[in-house]
Amino acid sequence: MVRGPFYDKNGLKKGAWTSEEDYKLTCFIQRYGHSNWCKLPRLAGLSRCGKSCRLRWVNYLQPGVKRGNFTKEEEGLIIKLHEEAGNKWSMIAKNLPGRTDNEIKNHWHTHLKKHIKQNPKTSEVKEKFSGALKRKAKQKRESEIESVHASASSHQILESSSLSPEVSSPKFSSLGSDHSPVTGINWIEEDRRLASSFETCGDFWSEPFVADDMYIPYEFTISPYVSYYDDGIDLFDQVMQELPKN
DNA sequence: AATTCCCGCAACCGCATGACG
DNA sequence: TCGTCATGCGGTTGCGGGAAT
Repeated sequence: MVRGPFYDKNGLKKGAWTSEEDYKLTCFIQRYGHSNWCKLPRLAGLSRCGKSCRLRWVNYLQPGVKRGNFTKEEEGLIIKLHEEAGNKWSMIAKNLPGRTDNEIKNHWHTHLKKHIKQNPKTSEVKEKFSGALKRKAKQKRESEIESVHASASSHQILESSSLSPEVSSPKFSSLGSDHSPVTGINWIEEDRRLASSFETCGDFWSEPFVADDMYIPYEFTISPYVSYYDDGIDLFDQVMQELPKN
Protein backbone atom coordinates (compact mmCIF):
# COMPACT_ATOMS: atom_id res chain seq x y z
CA MET A 1 0.00 0.00 0.00
CA VAL A 2 3.05 2.19 -0.13
CA ARG A 3 5.52 3.28 -2.72
CA GLY A 4 8.23 0.83 -3.45
CA PRO A 5 11.71 1.72 -2.27
CA PHE A 6 14.05 3.42 -4.70
CA TYR A 7 17.04 5.76 -4.69
CA ASP A 8 17.01 9.27 -6.08
CA LYS A 9 19.87 10.92 -7.95
CA ASN A 10 21.48 12.01 -4.69
CA GLY A 11 21.59 8.48 -3.40
CA LEU A 12 18.84 9.09 -0.89
CA LYS A 13 16.37 6.32 -0.34
CA LYS A 14 12.72 7.02 -1.05
CA GLY A 15 9.55 5.04 -0.67
CA ALA A 16 8.43 2.55 1.92
CA TRP A 17 10.36 2.26 5.16
CA THR A 18 11.72 -1.08 6.25
CA SER A 19 11.49 -2.39 9.81
CA GLU A 20 15.27 -2.05 10.05
CA GLU A 21 15.10 1.63 9.17
CA ASP A 22 12.29 2.13 11.67
CA TYR A 23 14.40 0.44 14.28
CA LYS A 24 17.45 2.58 13.59
CA LEU A 25 15.44 5.78 13.65
CA THR A 26 13.56 4.90 16.81
CA CYS A 27 16.66 3.84 18.70
CA PHE A 28 18.56 6.92 17.66
CA ILE A 29 15.83 9.36 18.65
CA GLN A 30 15.24 7.58 21.93
CA ARG A 31 18.87 8.04 22.75
CA TYR A 32 19.78 11.38 21.23
CA GLY A 33 16.51 13.12 20.47
CA HIS A 34 15.84 14.93 17.22
CA SER A 35 17.14 18.44 17.56
CA ASN A 36 18.54 18.47 14.02
CA TRP A 37 16.67 16.53 11.36
CA CYS A 38 19.22 17.35 8.69
CA LYS A 39 22.12 15.67 10.46
CA LEU A 40 20.07 12.92 12.04
CA PRO A 41 19.83 10.51 9.07
CA ARG A 42 23.59 10.38 8.58
CA LEU A 43 24.29 9.94 12.27
CA ALA A 44 21.62 7.28 12.54
CA GLY A 45 23.01 5.37 9.58
CA LEU A 46 20.02 6.03 7.36
CA SER A 47 20.10 6.85 3.65
CA ARG A 48 17.09 9.12 4.02
CA CYS A 49 16.58 12.84 3.93
CA GLY A 50 15.77 14.62 7.15
CA LYS A 51 12.26 15.44 6.09
CA SER A 52 11.53 11.81 5.41
CA CYS A 53 12.84 10.83 8.84
CA ARG A 54 10.82 13.50 10.55
CA LEU A 55 7.65 12.47 8.76
CA ARG A 56 8.18 8.84 9.59
CA TRP A 57 8.78 9.64 13.25
CA VAL A 58 5.91 12.09 13.62
CA ASN A 59 3.31 10.05 11.79
CA TYR A 60 4.33 6.57 12.69
CA LEU A 61 7.07 5.86 15.19
CA GLN A 62 6.46 8.58 17.73
CA PRO A 63 5.25 7.30 21.09
CA GLY A 64 1.54 7.51 21.63
CA VAL A 65 0.53 7.52 18.00
CA LYS A 66 -2.87 5.94 17.86
CA ARG A 67 -3.73 3.67 14.96
CA GLY A 68 -6.99 2.20 13.83
CA ASN A 69 -10.50 3.44 13.32
CA PHE A 70 -11.62 6.86 14.41
CA THR A 71 -14.32 6.96 17.06
CA LYS A 72 -17.56 8.85 16.56
CA GLU A 73 -16.35 11.38 19.10
CA GLU A 74 -13.12 11.91 17.21
CA GLU A 75 -14.93 12.28 13.90
CA GLY A 76 -17.34 14.74 15.44
CA LEU A 77 -14.48 16.79 16.80
CA ILE A 78 -12.69 16.77 13.45
CA ILE A 79 -15.82 17.97 11.69
CA LYS A 80 -16.40 20.69 14.24
CA LEU A 81 -12.81 21.92 14.18
CA HIS A 82 -12.70 21.80 10.41
CA GLU A 83 -15.81 23.92 10.22
CA GLU A 84 -14.18 26.48 12.47
CA ALA A 85 -10.61 26.54 11.22
CA GLY A 86 -10.55 24.92 7.80
CA ASN A 87 -7.66 22.72 6.71
CA LYS A 88 -5.56 23.41 9.78
CA TRP A 89 -4.71 19.75 10.18
CA SER A 90 -1.93 20.26 12.67
CA MET A 91 -4.23 22.30 14.89
CA ILE A 92 -6.96 19.69 14.62
CA ALA A 93 -4.46 16.96 15.44
CA LYS A 94 -3.48 18.72 18.66
CA ASN A 95 -7.06 18.37 19.80
CA LEU A 96 -7.08 14.64 19.14
CA PRO A 97 -4.44 13.01 21.33
CA GLY A 98 -2.65 10.24 19.50
CA ARG A 99 -3.78 11.28 16.05
CA THR A 100 -1.44 12.89 13.56
CA ASP A 101 -2.23 15.64 11.09
CA ASN A 102 -1.50 13.30 8.21
CA GLU A 103 -3.85 10.64 9.49
CA ILE A 104 -6.61 13.14 10.13
CA LYS A 105 -6.10 14.66 6.71
CA ASN A 106 -6.34 11.25 5.06
CA HIS A 107 -9.40 10.36 7.09
CA TRP A 108 -11.04 13.61 6.13
CA HIS A 109 -10.44 13.15 2.43
CA THR A 110 -11.44 9.49 2.38
CA HIS A 111 -14.31 9.36 4.85
CA LEU A 112 -15.61 12.60 6.24
CA LYS A 113 -15.48 15.01 3.33
CA LYS A 114 -17.93 13.08 1.27
CA HIS A 115 -20.46 13.14 4.09
CA ILE A 116 -20.11 16.73 5.08
CA LYS A 117 -21.72 19.64 3.41
CA GLN A 118 -19.22 22.45 3.81
CA ASN A 119 -20.32 25.23 6.09
CA PRO A 120 -17.37 27.59 6.26
CA LYS A 121 -17.38 30.27 8.88
CA THR A 122 -16.36 33.80 8.16
CA SER A 123 -12.78 34.72 7.42
CA GLU A 124 -12.82 36.67 10.66
CA VAL A 125 -13.10 33.45 12.61
CA LYS A 126 -10.26 31.82 10.72
CA GLU A 127 -7.95 34.79 11.05
CA LYS A 128 -8.60 35.14 14.74
CA PHE A 129 -7.97 31.47 15.33
CA SER A 130 -4.81 31.52 13.24
CA GLY A 131 -3.44 34.52 15.12
CA ALA A 132 -4.14 32.96 18.48
CA LEU A 133 -2.40 29.77 17.38
CA LYS A 134 0.76 31.66 16.49
CA ARG A 135 0.81 33.50 19.80
CA LYS A 136 0.33 30.27 21.69
CA ALA A 137 3.04 28.51 19.68
CA LYS A 138 5.53 31.24 20.49
CA GLN A 139 4.76 31.02 24.21
CA LYS A 140 5.09 27.24 24.04
CA ARG A 141 8.49 27.37 22.35
CA GLU A 142 9.79 29.73 24.99
CA SER A 143 8.57 27.53 27.82
CA GLU A 144 10.03 24.45 26.13
CA ILE A 145 13.44 26.07 25.93
CA GLU A 146 13.32 26.85 29.63
CA SER A 147 12.16 23.34 30.37
CA VAL A 148 14.95 21.73 28.37
CA HIS A 149 17.58 23.86 30.03
CA ALA A 150 16.25 23.05 33.48
CA SER A 151 16.16 19.33 32.74
CA ALA A 152 19.55 19.27 31.09
CA SER A 153 21.14 20.78 34.13
CA SER A 154 20.09 17.82 36.22
CA HIS A 155 20.87 15.23 33.51
CA GLN A 156 17.35 13.92 33.75
CA ILE A 157 16.78 13.85 30.02
CA LEU A 158 19.90 11.93 29.27
CA GLU A 159 18.98 9.43 31.92
CA SER A 160 15.47 8.96 30.66
CA SER A 161 16.56 8.68 27.06
CA SER A 162 18.84 5.76 27.59
CA LEU A 163 17.42 2.64 26.10
CA SER A 164 15.95 0.18 28.51
CA PRO A 165 12.79 -1.92 28.38
CA GLU A 166 11.18 0.13 31.11
CA VAL A 167 11.69 3.36 29.26
CA SER A 168 11.46 2.56 25.61
CA SER A 169 8.69 0.02 25.50
CA PRO A 170 5.94 2.31 26.77
CA LYS A 171 6.45 4.23 23.57
CA PHE A 172 4.38 1.56 21.97
CA SER A 173 2.49 0.21 24.91
CA SER A 174 -0.22 2.80 24.53
CA LEU A 175 -1.29 0.94 21.46
CA GLY A 176 -2.39 -1.92 23.62
CA SER A 177 0.33 -4.11 22.25
CA ASP A 178 4.06 -4.55 22.55
CA HIS A 179 4.28 -4.75 18.82
CA SER A 180 4.80 -1.94 16.38
CA PRO A 181 1.59 -1.53 14.41
CA VAL A 182 3.41 -1.75 11.15
CA THR A 183 6.69 -3.49 11.57
CA GLY A 184 5.29 -6.18 13.82
CA ILE A 185 8.38 -5.87 15.95
CA ASN A 186 7.99 -6.96 19.53
CA TRP A 187 9.71 -3.99 21.09
CA ILE A 188 10.09 -5.56 24.51
CA GLU A 189 11.91 -8.44 22.91
CA GLU A 190 13.86 -6.08 20.71
CA ASP A 191 14.87 -3.99 23.69
CA ARG A 192 15.96 -7.06 25.57
CA ARG A 193 17.98 -8.14 22.57
CA LEU A 194 19.39 -4.68 22.24
CA ALA A 195 20.30 -4.49 25.89
CA SER A 196 21.99 -7.84 25.56
CA SER A 197 23.87 -6.65 22.52
CA PHE A 198 24.92 -3.57 24.38
CA GLU A 199 26.35 -5.65 27.19
CA THR A 200 28.14 -8.10 24.98
CA CYS A 201 29.16 -5.76 22.21
CA GLY A 202 30.74 -2.60 23.45
CA ASP A 203 30.58 -0.71 20.18
CA PHE A 204 26.90 -1.24 19.55
CA TRP A 205 26.04 2.41 19.97
CA SER A 206 28.74 3.51 17.64
CA GLU A 207 27.22 1.41 14.87
CA PRO A 208 25.27 2.22 12.89
CA PHE A 209 24.57 5.55 14.54
CA VAL A 210 28.04 7.00 14.17
CA ALA A 211 29.64 5.12 11.40
CA ASP A 212 32.26 7.60 10.37
CA ASP A 213 33.65 9.91 12.94
CA MET A 214 32.29 8.53 16.21
CA TYR A 215 31.16 12.02 17.07
CA ILE A 216 27.75 13.00 18.37
CA PRO A 217 27.17 16.75 18.16
CA TYR A 218 26.18 18.49 21.35
CA GLU A 219 22.63 19.06 20.20
CA PHE A 220 22.10 15.30 20.14
CA THR A 221 23.41 14.79 23.62
CA ILE A 222 20.48 16.59 25.19
CA SER A 223 17.10 15.45 24.06
CA PRO A 224 14.75 18.33 23.36
CA TYR A 225 11.89 15.89 23.27
CA VAL A 226 8.82 17.18 24.94
CA SER A 227 5.26 15.95 25.11
CA TYR A 228 3.76 16.06 21.66
CA TYR A 229 0.27 16.53 22.88
CA ASP A 230 -0.18 19.95 24.25
CA ASP A 231 -2.97 22.16 25.36
CA GLY A 232 -4.69 22.70 22.03
CA ILE A 233 -8.11 22.09 23.53
CA ASP A 234 -7.59 24.90 25.98
CA LEU A 235 -6.58 27.15 23.15
CA PHE A 236 -9.60 26.23 21.12
CA ASP A 237 -11.90 26.96 24.03
CA GLN A 238 -10.11 30.23 24.63
CA VAL A 239 -10.50 31.35 21.04
CA MET A 240 -14.10 30.34 20.86
CA GLN A 241 -14.79 32.41 23.95
CA GLU A 242 -13.11 35.39 22.35
CA LEU A 243 -15.33 35.22 19.30
CA PRO A 244 -18.24 37.64 19.21
CA LYS A 245 -21.51 36.01 20.09
CA ASN A 246 -24.03 36.41 17.29
C1' DA B 1 -10.41 -17.79 -11.72
C1' DA B 2 -8.83 -13.78 -13.94
C1' DT B 3 -9.06 -9.04 -14.74
C1' DT B 4 -10.36 -4.35 -13.88
C1' DC B 5 -11.52 -0.68 -11.02
C1' DC B 6 -11.80 1.88 -6.81
C1' DC B 7 -10.29 3.30 -2.42
C1' DG B 8 -7.24 3.88 1.65
C1' DC B 9 -3.15 5.49 3.29
C1' DA B 10 1.99 6.04 3.60
C1' DA B 11 5.09 8.95 1.69
C1' DC B 12 6.68 12.74 -1.24
C1' DC B 13 6.82 17.54 -2.78
C1' DG B 14 6.63 22.44 -2.68
C1' DC B 15 5.85 26.41 -0.13
C1' DA B 16 5.62 29.30 4.09
C1' DT B 17 7.62 30.47 8.22
C1' DG B 18 11.01 31.07 11.71
C1' DA B 19 15.72 31.02 13.49
C1' DC B 20 20.17 32.50 13.05
C1' DG B 21 24.43 34.64 11.46
C1' DT C 1 18.09 44.30 7.16
C1' DC C 2 19.11 40.60 4.34
C1' DG C 3 20.33 35.94 3.01
C1' DT C 4 20.53 31.19 4.13
C1' DC C 5 19.08 27.12 6.17
C1' DA C 6 16.02 24.05 8.85
C1' DT C 7 11.55 22.87 10.02
C1' DG C 8 6.57 22.40 9.69
C1' DC C 9 2.39 22.26 7.11
C1' DG C 10 -0.90 21.17 3.56
C1' DG C 11 -1.69 19.27 -1.01
C1' DT C 12 -0.82 15.56 -3.92
C1' DT C 13 0.85 11.16 -5.60
C1' DG C 14 0.94 6.39 -6.38
C1' DC C 15 1.16 1.58 -4.57
C1' DG C 16 -1.36 -2.26 -3.16
C1' DG C 17 -5.44 -4.55 -1.21
C1' DG C 18 -10.05 -5.60 -1.82
C1' DA C 19 -14.43 -5.22 -4.19
C1' DA C 20 -16.76 -5.60 -8.44
C1' DT C 21 -17.35 -7.57 -12.85
